[in-house]
Amino acid sequence: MALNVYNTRTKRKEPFVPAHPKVVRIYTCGLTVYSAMHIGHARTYCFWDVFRRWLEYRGFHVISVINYTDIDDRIIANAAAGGTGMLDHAEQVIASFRADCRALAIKDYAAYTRATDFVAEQIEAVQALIDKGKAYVVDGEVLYDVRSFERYGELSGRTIDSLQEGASGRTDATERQRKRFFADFTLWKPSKAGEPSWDTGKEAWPSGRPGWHIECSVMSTSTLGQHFDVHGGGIDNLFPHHENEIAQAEPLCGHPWVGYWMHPAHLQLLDEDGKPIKMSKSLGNVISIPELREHHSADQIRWFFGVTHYRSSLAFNWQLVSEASKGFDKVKRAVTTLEQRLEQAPDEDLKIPVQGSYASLRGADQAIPRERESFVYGQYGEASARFIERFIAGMDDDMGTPKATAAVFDYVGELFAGGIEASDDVPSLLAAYRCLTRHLWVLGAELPNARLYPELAVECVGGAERDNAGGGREAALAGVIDKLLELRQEARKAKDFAKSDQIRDLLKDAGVAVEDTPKGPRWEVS
RNA sequence: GGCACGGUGGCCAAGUGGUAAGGCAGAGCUCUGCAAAAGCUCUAUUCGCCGGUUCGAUUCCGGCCCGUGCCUCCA
Repeated sequence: MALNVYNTRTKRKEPFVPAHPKVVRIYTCGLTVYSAMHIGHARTYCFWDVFRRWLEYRGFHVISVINYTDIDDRIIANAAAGGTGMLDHAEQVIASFRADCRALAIKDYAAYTRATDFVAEQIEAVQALIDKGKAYVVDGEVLYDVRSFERYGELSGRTIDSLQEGASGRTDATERQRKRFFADFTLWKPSKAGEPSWDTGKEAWPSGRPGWHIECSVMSTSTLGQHFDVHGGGIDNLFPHHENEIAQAEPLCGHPWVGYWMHPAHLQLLDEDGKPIKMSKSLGNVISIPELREHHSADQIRWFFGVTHYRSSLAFNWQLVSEASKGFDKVKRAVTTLEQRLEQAPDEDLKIPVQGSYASLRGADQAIPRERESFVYGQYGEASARFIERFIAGMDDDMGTPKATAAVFDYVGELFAGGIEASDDVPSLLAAYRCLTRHLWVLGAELPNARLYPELAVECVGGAERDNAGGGREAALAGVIDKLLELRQEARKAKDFAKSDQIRDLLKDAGVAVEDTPKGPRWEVS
């Protein structure tokens, strides 16, 4: 078994073989920065993050690039409405995008390219397309001659003849008059008065701004090279954006330009009756990332996304996220339980003896992840081995996160049934803890404790903050809670249940949930 | 009109040519001073409808019905 992914270009699942055996280069179409990202974008970007994490788990080094489209009519319009310039407006949206990504535990990309930083390269590419007879100039505007590209439509599975003019209801009559063919698209166009404009030094098209499609083709090849492994974007980008990108890039870079095209499906907002509704500003139903985070942790949100396969459209309403969150909470309780069982263990016991049992289950070329020997150990070793097998098989099958989450549930059930709540077997507990958190990390749920799993904790987006969070004030509060629980234990011992329940209620009112376990009380902030 | 993708238990959601993962919700039991948590057991003779291929189809093929997306700048 090896990783297989669904390639939109071939409409098949294919073995994933990057151009370089150890390095994967990914370009993702990012945000047009006219307004902040919303849950729909979140679904897409979280998928890319899981994909990247899975590749890293698999031992690849990933170079991922995402772009900001910061030249766009809507940016200009929104900037004007807000009384700022286009670039200032873009700057603000980019800042909120980065904050939102952190809030969702999306790992940093190697590069975030901005269209305005690549204008010179775009001008060069446009000229090259003109020179190759792929583009023509009309009144200072450069248009791509779609009919000159024989493979046009191949990616999205259509033919030029099957396109219906105006079917999207968004065509512009005056633009149509300039085009030789209705599907021709803009590579470069003159700016209107007051809009940002760049000089090209070309006689026929002396100034203006680039079209949308050329931005991505140029940014991707400028950063990742003439050929790279994965090009992705939301399914809405499939046509015309990615089709046009291929039409631009292949005459310049060669065919095939990109190894794998991947397109996550959309998130679909549902109303109270369960009917799909359009998320739009005018309806006032756009859900932002801060709003989402008010109700759910990043881990819960990531889990919710993972339960549905990335190529299926995902229904969203608060009810559905809450149900998924409840499922995740059970998983988290297993992590918390293991953590608490290990809390008292001295540092010298937190080293896992290595044993090669798992390696023997697979061929040497499948020796993944690198830490596997430390996971398959002790009392829960067999359950862990089964879990890892299922998890890998699920993920390898075109990023089957639903299968991976199901494997996690079964594993967690086995750990509880195996008595983790009452166990003092530190090496076994630690191995299970690391096994579980390592795989949850792949799905974007970042739970490792820095003391118990330092190598993984540093991989986490919120790692540094999490480590510091334990100090100072919170530690003091924890001390108070522990003190109250001591009093409660004394009361329980004396069978003064009125008093013990009173303390529990008191803590509950303060947002601290108390549970009694065979090994004493356990609390968590709810 | 064209192209694409879907229709699986109350809800969400995997899946395979050989007899339906997992989660949520629900019921019972165990444990517990109680609660919570956890565990165990139960909950689709059935996978939109109709044909066909097959020893056998939810899974392959054909038709139909329903839904969604796209067909020039929405992740």
